[in-house]
Amino acid sequence: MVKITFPDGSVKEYAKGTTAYQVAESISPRLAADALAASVNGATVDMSRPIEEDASVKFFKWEDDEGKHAFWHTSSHLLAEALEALYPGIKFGIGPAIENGFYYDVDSPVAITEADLPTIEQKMTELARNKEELVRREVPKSEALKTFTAKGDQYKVELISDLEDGTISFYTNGAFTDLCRGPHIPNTGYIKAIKLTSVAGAYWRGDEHNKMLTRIYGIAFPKKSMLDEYLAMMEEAKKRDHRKLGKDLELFTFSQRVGQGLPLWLPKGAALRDRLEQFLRNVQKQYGYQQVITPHIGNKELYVTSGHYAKYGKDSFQPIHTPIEGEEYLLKPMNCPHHCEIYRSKPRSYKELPVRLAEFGTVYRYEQSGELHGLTRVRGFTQDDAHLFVRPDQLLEEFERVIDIVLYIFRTLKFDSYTAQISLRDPNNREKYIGSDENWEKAESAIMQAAKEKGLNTIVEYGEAAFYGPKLDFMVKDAIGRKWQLGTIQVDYNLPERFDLTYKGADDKLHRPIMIHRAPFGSMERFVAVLLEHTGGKFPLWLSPDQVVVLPISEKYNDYAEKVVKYLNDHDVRAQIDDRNEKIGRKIRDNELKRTPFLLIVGEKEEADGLVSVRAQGEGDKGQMTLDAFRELIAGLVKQETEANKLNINQ
RNA sequence: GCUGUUGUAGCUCAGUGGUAGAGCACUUCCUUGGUAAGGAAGAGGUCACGAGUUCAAGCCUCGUCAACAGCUCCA
Repeated sequence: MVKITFPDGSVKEYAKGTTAYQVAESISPRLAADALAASVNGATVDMSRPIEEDASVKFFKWEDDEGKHAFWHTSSHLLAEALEALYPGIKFGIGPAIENGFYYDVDSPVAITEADLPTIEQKMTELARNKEELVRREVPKSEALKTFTAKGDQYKVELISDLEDGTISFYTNGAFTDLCRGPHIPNTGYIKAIKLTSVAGAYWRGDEHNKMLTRIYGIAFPKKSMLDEYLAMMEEAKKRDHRKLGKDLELFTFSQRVGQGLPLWLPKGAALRDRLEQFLRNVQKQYGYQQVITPHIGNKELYVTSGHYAKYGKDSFQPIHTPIEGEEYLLKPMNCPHHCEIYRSKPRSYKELPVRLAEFGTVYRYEQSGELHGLTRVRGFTQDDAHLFVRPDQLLEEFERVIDIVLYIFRTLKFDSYTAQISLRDPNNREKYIGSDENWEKAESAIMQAAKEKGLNTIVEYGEAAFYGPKLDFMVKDAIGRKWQLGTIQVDYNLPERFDLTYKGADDKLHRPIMIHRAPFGSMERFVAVLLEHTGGKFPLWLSPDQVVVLPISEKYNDYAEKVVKYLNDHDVRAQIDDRNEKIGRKIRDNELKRTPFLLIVGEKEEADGLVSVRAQGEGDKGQMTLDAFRELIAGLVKQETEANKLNINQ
């Protein structure tokens, strides 16, 4: 007998070798039907796995990540089975479950395109109806190699060769057998709704020097209604895409004639961006930052000194040649070297540190064409950059103050679902980085400590550091779940050395400052993109390009409407008139669609009594009030949105 | 950069080899209205660009550019 402990602490005895499924069945048939995988002593296993020793057992259903994972993993095997049936001679790479669904990488003798997906889906559905069991089998490595060598699947052979010696597990569903660790759901009959979503290229083992395989993405559900719900959700997400909203709301555009990845900010977008810049400028002023301005180009030697040229020279924009032999300039790909030179412009004393130099600095980077994406990845963008030059004893506090700024911004804009990621060196590939081990270790521990003291919930990623130092990044997801880095804070011991930056200490000797690079928004472009997707274009009042649009009932009331607009503009409210020759219903509709926060309707009644009829975006008619009362309402809301801070960030 | 898909009016899109279409937006006129689309008329296109096939190309072929999805990259 074995003793099995359940999550609620209860313990039951079963015969040795009882499967997880049988255990679930003994509790309730319902649980046995719903359980997709089990956890036995912490390891996630198939429901068919016999339990051979005392164990704590937990069951995973669809609602659990582990359950979904097993479900989609099995779905990918089902996909493979269908593909093998439809495309004889097809070879398989890897086929894992992912955050939303699954994929399989294949090397097909004939090209597979999106047009083929419905046929494959159909085949999968047929196979799923057979309720094929996922049968696990363990074989020695040598036998596994033999099997796949005979089949001629070099990708699987390569994968097996890289595994440690010992036994290897296979799973078979129907006619398809795959190398796989598992776990899987009991049989393919659980899979009731399948949608293959896209087909794309993916390099074998993620290496661009390898062959490109065809990756087929899909998603599957245990109920048809869940698939419909998912597809509807994806449709909704597309409506929040910042590229669509940017066009609809006339915020920004691109021109092929200007060039790829070079955004053009339209008046409303520029106004929005300007307000965000003003907001941050005010916050930074409170935190002791000084604004500086530097040119858009820099002598190539500047980047040779900084080390950027050696690292990124070929990816930077082509040099700008001058009439003087050998003199070259580059469009600046970052602001730090310029700021280092500002620091160097005079001798510094320990008393004046930290020196905090801030600039909305526009930089240019030659990103690969396939990487460009709306405003989130562009070739010319403006960083809300600052470089802090600090004494070693100030590093921790200053770093924490930067975290405060980032969190203040996120709070103000209601970004509550960010991830704080600590990016450290890749321990296996240290030659990618510059600077001494000692300095790296100091920088890395400073970041860890600051994040801990600020109570950030962090994840650590190795190999994601910048080449000159570790960083703390704030990541936010976009409408369709892609992750983007927004705020970034980086500790740098290297540039101060390369630029020979010093300050005079109390001991009358020269010391080396430490640099902190930081950009709370990341870049204005990416931040506006993510803000758009988070708000669906419904910006908080203090950011809205037009806070109020005044709608006269007919042309007879245009004069009164103009007066209202002027009054509001004179009182720091951004208002406009919509005096088109249209009926009021039409004006309301159009302005609601533009996400205008407040609409004021004025006609005979309002003009006679000096009132306005108020409509709040998405909330409909709020009744009449005096102009003064409305102005105070706006001021109150703006104050509330910005946490009633001392800054007047509305204007 | 790589693989695949796409490119027709300002926007969203239809158009399978025979003289370029719709809705919205735009212009003019009518209408002067009370809380999410009033009516009529008009203007607007080198069908991304360049070659080729054909009596004939928006449509077929090749190349270039750009966009989209994914991969790779991201100071």
